[in-house]
Amino acid sequence: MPELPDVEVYRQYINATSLHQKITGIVVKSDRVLSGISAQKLSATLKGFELDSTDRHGKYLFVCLDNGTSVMMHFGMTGDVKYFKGDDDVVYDQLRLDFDNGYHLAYISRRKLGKISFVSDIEEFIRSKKLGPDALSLDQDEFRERIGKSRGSVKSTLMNQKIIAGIGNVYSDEILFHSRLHPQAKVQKLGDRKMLVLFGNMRRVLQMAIKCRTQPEKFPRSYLIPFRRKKEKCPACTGEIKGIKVSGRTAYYCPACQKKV
DNA sequence: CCCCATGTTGTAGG
DNA sequence: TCCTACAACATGGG
Repeated sequence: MPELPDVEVYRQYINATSLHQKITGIVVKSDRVLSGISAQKLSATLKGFELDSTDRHGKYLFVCLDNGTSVMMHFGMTGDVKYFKGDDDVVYDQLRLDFDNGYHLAYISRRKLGKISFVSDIEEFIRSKKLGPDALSLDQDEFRERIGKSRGSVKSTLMNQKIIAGIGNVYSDEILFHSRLHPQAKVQKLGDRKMLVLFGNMRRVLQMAIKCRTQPEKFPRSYLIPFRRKKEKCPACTGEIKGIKVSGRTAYYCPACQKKV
């Protein structure tokens, strides 16, 4: 589930498992996920070096090496990272790093819609993708300033990576649910008050998701995520959850709790 | 077999 | 210029 919270959990996981160990080998199972680099170049650049630190901007993860380059990982619609020992079983791993302690780090992408590339300057990469500020790094004023320019729906605006980076289909639904806003509510109809509520909920939802390590069963009872399906009961009013298309994606919401203004 | 799925990118049209 | 709709990408689940 690779939106901001998922990618942040992957980042913390890599920090806890894979830093400061010599990379002894690289296996690329599918070069479809490689963007602008060859498997040979990737191997040559990583082999013999160590992972030093990690960084994240929105849904993009950067793994920084002790030779100055960073490996950018994006997960598309499906993805995970897994640190494992010896010949343990890992499926859908498209890239695997071998460390000198006998462990491996796998980049997993079942649908191969993810991307891996080299990035020499992270800020430059963010500019080139025209990404907005990370959803957990911008403040209230910047939020209002950026969101306020949109004439579209709140949901599509929150999901627009050029306005704010990190929010996708699932978490935009969750943020709107807590803000009692209909996914098709127009940004221009929000008053100052609703705008602040939205900002607060964006932060709370994303932070809670990271705290729960994005595992649905760990979320508080008041969260929509475990019920994010048609015909489920709304956790707030026990009404029925509805699914509609917004900007090409299915938005799940409670018609009784969430209003257009 | 059909439809759907947590994302991004490019195209087309209003 | 900005917004929406849609297809494509690849793969599996219901």
